[in-house]
Amino acid sequence: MAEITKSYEARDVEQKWYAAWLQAKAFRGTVDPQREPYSIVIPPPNVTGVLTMGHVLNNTLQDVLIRRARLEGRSAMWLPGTDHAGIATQTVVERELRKQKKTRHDFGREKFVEKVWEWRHEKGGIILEQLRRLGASCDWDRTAFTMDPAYSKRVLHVFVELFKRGHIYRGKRMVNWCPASLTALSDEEVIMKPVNSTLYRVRYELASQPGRFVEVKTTRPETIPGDVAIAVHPDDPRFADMIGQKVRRPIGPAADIPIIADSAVDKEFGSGALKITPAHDKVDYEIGLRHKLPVIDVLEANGTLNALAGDELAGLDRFAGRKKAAELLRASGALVDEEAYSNNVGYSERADVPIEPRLTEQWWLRYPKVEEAKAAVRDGHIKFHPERWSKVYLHWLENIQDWCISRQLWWGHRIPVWYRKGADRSDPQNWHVSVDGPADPQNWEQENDVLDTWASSWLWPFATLGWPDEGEMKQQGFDYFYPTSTLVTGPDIIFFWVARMIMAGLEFVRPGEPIERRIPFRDVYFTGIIRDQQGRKMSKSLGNSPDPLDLIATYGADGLRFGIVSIAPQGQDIRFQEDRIESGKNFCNKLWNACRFRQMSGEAGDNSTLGAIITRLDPSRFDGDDHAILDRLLVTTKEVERCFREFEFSAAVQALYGFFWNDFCDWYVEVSKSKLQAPETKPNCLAIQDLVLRQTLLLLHPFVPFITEELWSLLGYANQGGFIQTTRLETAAGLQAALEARGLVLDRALIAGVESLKTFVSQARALKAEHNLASRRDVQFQVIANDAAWATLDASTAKLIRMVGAAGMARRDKVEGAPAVVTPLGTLYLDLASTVDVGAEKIRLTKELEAISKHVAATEARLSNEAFVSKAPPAVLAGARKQLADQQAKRAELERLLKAL
RNA sequence: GGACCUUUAGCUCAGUUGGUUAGAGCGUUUCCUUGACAUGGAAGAGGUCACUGGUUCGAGUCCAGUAAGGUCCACCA
Repeated sequence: MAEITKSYEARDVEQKWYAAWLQAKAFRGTVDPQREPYSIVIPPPNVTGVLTMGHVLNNTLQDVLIRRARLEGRSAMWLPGTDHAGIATQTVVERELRKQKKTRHDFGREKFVEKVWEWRHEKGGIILEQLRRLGASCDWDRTAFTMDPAYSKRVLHVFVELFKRGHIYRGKRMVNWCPASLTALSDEEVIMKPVNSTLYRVRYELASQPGRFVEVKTTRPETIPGDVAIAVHPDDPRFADMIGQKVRRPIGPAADIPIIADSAVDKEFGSGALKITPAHDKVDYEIGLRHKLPVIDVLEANGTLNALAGDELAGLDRFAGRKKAAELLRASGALVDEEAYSNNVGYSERADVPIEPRLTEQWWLRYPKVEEAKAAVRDGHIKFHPERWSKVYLHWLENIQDWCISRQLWWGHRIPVWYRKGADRSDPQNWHVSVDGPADPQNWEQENDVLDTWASSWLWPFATLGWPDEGEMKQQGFDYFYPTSTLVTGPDIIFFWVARMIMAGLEFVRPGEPIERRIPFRDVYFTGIIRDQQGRKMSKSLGNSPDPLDLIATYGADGLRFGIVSIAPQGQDIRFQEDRIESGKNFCNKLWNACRFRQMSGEAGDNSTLGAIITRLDPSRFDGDDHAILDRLLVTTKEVERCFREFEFSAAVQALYGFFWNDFCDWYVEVSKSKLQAPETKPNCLAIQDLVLRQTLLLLHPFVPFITEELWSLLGYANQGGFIQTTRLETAAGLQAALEARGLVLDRALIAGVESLKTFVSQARALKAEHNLASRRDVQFQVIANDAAWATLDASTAKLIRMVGAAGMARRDKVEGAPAVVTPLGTLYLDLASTVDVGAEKIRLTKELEAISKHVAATEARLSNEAFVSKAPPAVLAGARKQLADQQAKRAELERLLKAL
């Protein structure tokens, strides 16, 4: 067996094992009726994406769940893939074309889409490679892509089905238009931002009463040429006599427009009068409909003003047009006033430009299964972690609006609707809707629009498993793996993706069957958002995100994984600190070296199975430390089990960290050093170490897969070359039963004794340090102890002397003039050859006496409170009494010591 | 306007159903290159648990309110 080197070198180990895992097809998710299934579908990253810290967290957690499921003996399947990301990808390719001074229109639709495919084959999906570096144990043979021919067909199938079921319609309505990407967007793709703008006060002259004006306030004077009315509230006395009259449009083509009354106008806001521009505002559009007003669209798709805006404005960009319009108003005297103003403006999430409300023909979806989607979460068929996100989810579903699913892009799933050539497109009689298209294509023209990207990814949990093709479903194990077990994602896509997947699953999967068979997943774990030190969201544009690959190079994939999980408590945003990643690396090194110590301590016994190790235990040689470490091992195993049940990953990591570093390395390994000296205790001690290390490696493996696989092999746990990940992890209950079968019942009293010994050692070390003897190993200790305490101490003298760093420890009836400390196992004296600094010693003891006296007083006060004594539970009461007795004894001893000085 | 979250050590955070002297990591101070590990060991310093009130024998923990910071939804020109 290879020797364990002095420090852990992650790079080679990671490459070696990842290749070995792939080679062995260790990540393959197979249908196995003998085992419980466990499945996760990856939230497909954009095909243009590169690994961010958010991906690191998200995918580490998925890998943790998947690997843990494997260890628990389930058949685990993690399905990877990417999303074609319509706008994002098209933009990337267009940007490349622009470098060659070309646009997509120079190529035409077909050629351009070919270009995107070329890009995707060359540069797309880098992120999947990067996930391998992180150790992700995806079933790569199942890698899916939302534009794969098979997947695309499923997307179109869903469109056709929803159309047939009456959920999809075409209509001319106000949409959020992105003048940069030249496409409609869904409401979810618009983000509101506060903007510093100008509020212009503009007066409109009454046509019939020159010299009389109506004033309105607007932030968008460039749309005045599109005004078709002025609206006031019907009950507003200021305007009562004006309703029905006409005013002159102050700029743009000359026209007289009516003053109308509509209760949508807020009397309190601005001047109380509202200019109505139906083409460029949602509320105005609705008012326009009610009053049968014409629509004058003064903007081109790209946001420049058109001829309808009048000669002076035509051709200008909307922002330049705004300035120009203000100038024109000022020149004509129509601009009464302008003031600085802060208002909220909708921005395109992707292109980061203000969106325009725009009247266009689009395809809309009336969401299916809305009520059932609510019930699925409300009734607990799907559980959200943390639970509070279910409120956000339900609130959105309560107020759900139809989904604009068409996009004016070329990269995406082209909507499977054909229009009869030359016929009226608004008449559904002239439509052909099918996956494969009409039989006589020469007579038809296909719809130009493609589907919103989310209108393909909402099918992810079942379309990736072969749905609806029965043969494919069988091959992919649909019946076995659906519903998937857990979804790990960010709360920022709860509407975009999570809610929609639930509705899609309920609508399409296993119709007629109970809800729990149709939902796409049972648990949803929402990660926090990773922020930088200043609390800002990490983003590419801010450049405040470290490159995960650099972190892997510096700290190892395991270090990064361990670190990121440890700082990600459930449901809270995460403030990223690189030093936590460093401590992840340090932990790996600690693990490595503890195993190295084990290897150097003696020949490996039979480590091939848990049973073999347990057989090597010798109950007759067990002392308190042995009982205590196994107890802590069981407690930790149990705690990790709880953490997985409750999705508390950082708590699991912390429990393992504390157990391994403090309980095992700092205490057990140290006491082992004397046990290993003695031939009669050595074999049992080694067996215990083997047992603890084995279980610890298994518990840690989901978090730090590479190093644990390496150590598993180096310490001889790999039975016939098997991987750690194909080993069955024993539960706390199972492990305890196995120990008991070997005659090992953990002894509570002995375990409690170890706690006293730990305190004793700590106090003894402190005593040495107080007297500047921390590094001396030749000091002598004396102790005054009762028989019981001395028995505990005497049984462990060799260990204690080693732990404390002393030459010896003797029992005495009386000691004088030496510095002392009161421990749970008696009063410990430091035997100083030189004279003691009595003054310093007095100060130290006095300080301690003061502290203990305070506690005594507090405990006495509690116990003298009649209400406490009569109402507190007996256990609490007894605890308080015991505490008081201990405190009083300690105080008395301190007083005695002080007196002696 | 509506909803939610956060506030505990210098920093980042734990703190399960209320119950001993409120914890961890990092940082910091002192000592230690002793045969697993200096990516380490030992000992220490550091907290009126944001504030006010209430419930209770007992509150960091439960309730009400206040303040500050953050997130989401809606949005009035």
